[in-house]
Amino acid sequence: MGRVSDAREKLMDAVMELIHTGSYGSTTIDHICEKAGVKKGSFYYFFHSKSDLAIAAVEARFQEDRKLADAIFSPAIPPLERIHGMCHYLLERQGELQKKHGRVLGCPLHSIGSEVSTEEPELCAKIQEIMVHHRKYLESTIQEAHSQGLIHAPDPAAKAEMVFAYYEGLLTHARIQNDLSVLNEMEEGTMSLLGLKETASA
Amino acid sequence: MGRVSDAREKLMDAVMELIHTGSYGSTTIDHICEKAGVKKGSFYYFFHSKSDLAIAAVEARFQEDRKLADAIFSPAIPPLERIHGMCHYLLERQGELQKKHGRVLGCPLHSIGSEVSTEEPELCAKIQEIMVHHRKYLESTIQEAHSQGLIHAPDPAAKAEMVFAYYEGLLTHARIQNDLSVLNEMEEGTMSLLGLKETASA
DNA sequence: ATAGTAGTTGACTAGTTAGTCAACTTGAAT
DNA sequence: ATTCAAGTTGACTAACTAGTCAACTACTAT
Repeated sequence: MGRVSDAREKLMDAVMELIHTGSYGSTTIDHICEKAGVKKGSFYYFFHSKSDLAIAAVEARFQEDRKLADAIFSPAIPPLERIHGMCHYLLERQGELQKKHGRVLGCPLHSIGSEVSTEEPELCAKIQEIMVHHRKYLESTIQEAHSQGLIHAPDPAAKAEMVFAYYEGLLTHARIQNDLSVLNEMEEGTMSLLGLKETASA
Repeated sequence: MGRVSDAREKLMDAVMELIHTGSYGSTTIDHICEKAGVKKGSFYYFFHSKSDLAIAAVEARFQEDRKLADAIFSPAIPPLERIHGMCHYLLERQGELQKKHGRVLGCPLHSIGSEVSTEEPELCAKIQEIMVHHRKYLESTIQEAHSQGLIHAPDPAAKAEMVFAYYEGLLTHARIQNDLSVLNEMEEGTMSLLGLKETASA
């Protein structure tokens, strides 16, 4: 019953792109509406505020990405290969974004999180929640690699946090430097952090 | 000759604190002036824009920090101890900031850099310039540690970039999570990345 | 003491921003 | 075909924002 609409989705897409290619602070509701092709009255019909929209958009993006993450971190794949797959995926995706937007953009979660952490507690909480999820993929992979004797990681949660922070840094760094090649060290750095036990691998 | 003033310095202090405790985007010229106790006319007497002020402020902060960095990374100190000293200093400073502002703030360079990278090219260039300087401290330390056979780092510049990205991530992470304990792993993580050759150290 | 330089002030404009609302349109169920 | 829920619209306000400027004040070198 009633009229149908994809304005909600259009607004979520618009806010993600504007924040990612610019910043949260410089993204105004007017800009979002213009980009989405939606009038402001409709914006306020669906959302209370920019932060409310951002929370919904970030959550929606997370739900989409979930399937992909489940595939990359599939238990059917050996643990160290999962990490390789993830590094490969991250590099590929950042390359696509660079092609599309003419510049390296990094991970939106980290950019937004850092920017709004002191000002938008609810949005920041949502981002933290998603990050915990992401970290769990790493943690279970590390745990498995450890119990298979591939790496030395008696505390997988701690190692996961370490590796996650490292990725956060690399992606932020790539964004600031506008340089994809920053990410090339990712897999090597991960292995250093994980304490890879060098076996016959050359 | 003429009237004397410390408005320039007050404005630089104010903008640094506002950006660090909030964000670049949400910091307005009016807020800066209010915090500095300076009228807007005076602001425009000294600076062209917010970005102009931020560039000057970031540069001034860097010049101040330089002496401290020179002390921490003194060639008179053994290389791995320099890294220990730096980790110790970072932790201490973040603790002070937390006490003062009631929350973990992370490193302003990374926060600002990530936020403005697509929007304020000059400010971003200044930040990159300063980061290159910081990375050099790490690089020379790593180079020295390598030639002393303490670590395996045949390419000190690459290792320095890796460790630097790791710090970037840790500090961003600590800010987002508002949790100092995130930084506790810093030294251990550094040593993993550096490929520390485990000697008689327990 | 005074002239000139360096810095200050408050009142101003014009544009942008978030947020509101009553009238309107669309679709589907009856 | 009518009704009504769901969604749209554009015109509106009030607050905030960057940026300007002419008159003013404080200092200091002569």
